[in-house]
Amino acid sequence: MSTSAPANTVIVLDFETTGLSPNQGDRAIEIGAVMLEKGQPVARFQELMNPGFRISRFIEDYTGISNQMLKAAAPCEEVMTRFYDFIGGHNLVAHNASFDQRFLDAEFAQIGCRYSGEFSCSMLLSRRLFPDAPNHKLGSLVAYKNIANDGVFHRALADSEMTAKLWNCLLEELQQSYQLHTPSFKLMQQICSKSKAAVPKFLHAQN
DNA sequence: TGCCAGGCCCTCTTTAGGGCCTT
Repeated sequence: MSTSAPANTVIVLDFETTGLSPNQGDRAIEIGAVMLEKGQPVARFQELMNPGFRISRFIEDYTGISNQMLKAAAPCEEVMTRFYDFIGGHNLVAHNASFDQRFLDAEFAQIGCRYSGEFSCSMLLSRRLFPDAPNHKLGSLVAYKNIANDGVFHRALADSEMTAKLWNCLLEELQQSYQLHTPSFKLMQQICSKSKAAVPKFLHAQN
């Protein structure tokens, strides 16, 4: 973990994008994020961004974000500059974080920015801490844990809000099942680095 | 012409293959 990242504060983020791979020319079209301080949302960020080309019909249908909406949006570089200021040096959380990290890295590379926080992944943690869930898609986990939601999916702020609530469920699971009352971000990262079978023994050893 | 991501994780594995998850 970055030594400059304040404890107990994380940025839970989610990108909507033109596709799956920035290496194939895909760009971000929306970023949403919730700043959690000791589990409580204290700030939010949501902006559409214009990637400079038309998005596919599939992405329009999948996200509900239209080419018309993006035509009126600020360019990616402008939005990502504001987002860089928003995240500061905080650590970061996303569902299937490797996906969002790739786009964050690619978009920040476009504007010459480098962030100092580290990532943790709510999907990898859920696989280890909620092994009985039917699957580990964000929407399925929201239903499995009875997480309150407004029925909006595949929009950046809505998904980051649900991921933030899932993150709190994961912390609660560590508190209730393993009596770990103040799980650190570092511990969350360590859980991800363990195999599913090794996690219970590892967590019991933390006490 | 046909294909086109990448990392994690499980297993009928490790000299591999395929499903999951994100848009």
